[in-house]
Amino acid sequence: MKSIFKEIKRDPGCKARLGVVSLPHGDVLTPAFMPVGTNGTIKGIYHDTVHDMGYQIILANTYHLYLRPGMEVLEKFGGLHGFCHWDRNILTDSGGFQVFSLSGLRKVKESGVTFQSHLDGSRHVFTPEKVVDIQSIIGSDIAMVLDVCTPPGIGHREAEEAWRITKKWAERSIEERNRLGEKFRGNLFGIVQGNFYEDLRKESAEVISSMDFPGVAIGGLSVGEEKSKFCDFVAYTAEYITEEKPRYVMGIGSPDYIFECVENGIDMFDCVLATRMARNGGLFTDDGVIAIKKAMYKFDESPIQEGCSCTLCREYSKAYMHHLIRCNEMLGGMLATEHNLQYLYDLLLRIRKSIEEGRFLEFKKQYLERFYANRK
RNA sequence: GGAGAGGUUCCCGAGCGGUCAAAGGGGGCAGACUGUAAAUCUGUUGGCUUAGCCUUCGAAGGUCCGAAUCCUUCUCUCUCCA
Repeated sequence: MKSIFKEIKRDPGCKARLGVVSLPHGDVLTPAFMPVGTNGTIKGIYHDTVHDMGYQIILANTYHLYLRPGMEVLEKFGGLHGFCHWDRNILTDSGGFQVFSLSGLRKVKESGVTFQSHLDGSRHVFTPEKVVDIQSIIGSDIAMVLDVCTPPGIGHREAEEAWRITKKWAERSIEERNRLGEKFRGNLFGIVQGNFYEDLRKESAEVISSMDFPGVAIGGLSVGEEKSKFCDFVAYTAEYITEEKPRYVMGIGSPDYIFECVENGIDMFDCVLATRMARNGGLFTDDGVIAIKKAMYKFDESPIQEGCSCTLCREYSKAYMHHLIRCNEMLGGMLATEHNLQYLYDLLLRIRKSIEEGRFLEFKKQYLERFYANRK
């Protein structure tokens, strides 16, 4: 298999590295943050704006698109790119996370997962093969295998069983991809599981690394565990993943978590946090997250983040933003979304620059000191 | 001038003799949000020396063991008729 990843430079102080992931819709410079557009749209912002910021890849979701608009529509439009008019890369999550988060509505067996639609309660079955097929129709540049994500606190036996199924599913996913041959144009990534058990994580990381996947994701983290546990397991798991392939931690996106991942040689991550928080009035700044709803901003004339190039920071005050969010005005959520995505894009630029200059750890320390300074 | 309806905690609004410091909204305050069932959710919202006590349901009196709830007077608002 031809490698899609090229490492460009490594920081001398840690495992942080610069790289390029080459995909059907263009190159992605890493480390990279990927905004989440579950339904084929990143909530509250135009594709053009995301494009112009510089994002080279966004997410969409197999589970959601399969339920709505459905495969017939996507087939008619030749895939999601043609349907939603995003001309860069799309990574689709497999539905593995929905299997986890919709836990009340599903049943996992080795053959596949049966679940009820959160929309109308209708019953559906996802098998690893079917999920590869669906993502092939979606036209994903990166497709994810179906996996079994588990919460912290479960026993070793249960975690082992989830990993056993995940491994089986990974094998079946590869077979299905190979069976599709030329029809499958994306890149199928494997997912490491193993819950919070070192032996399982190690085995999972090694096994998934060695399989015929062009990229490896770390799943099953950021599922409700303590931050220290997250940090431990990112570091531990990354240790056993090949350096030849892009490494992707699924589901993280606050600045502090991003730093942890990058430090451990992670190349990609995605998260709803930036966009969801934005809609709820949470704004990223160098001084931590601002809850713009708070009364203290009522008369504040200053911009959210000095130097930020987003519309909000260029044109409006904290007081105006405070007002918009309080009134539940759509523009509030939109401006906040743009801001948070711009902020993260810029943060990743700064991170890449610091690696380029061989001072990632120094940058991390300095950044986080200020980020945490205003926390109560 | 006549007839009727009504004044409830920041606002709207339920309650119509004890289980009422008083449902439910809204607003306010605080918190959460990390492979999106989220423009969402949670807590809190009279005071105090807080397992209790005090003040509160337009005002003042009264009935009752006990009243936001019943009676009397006053006052204010709204609707209809002249």
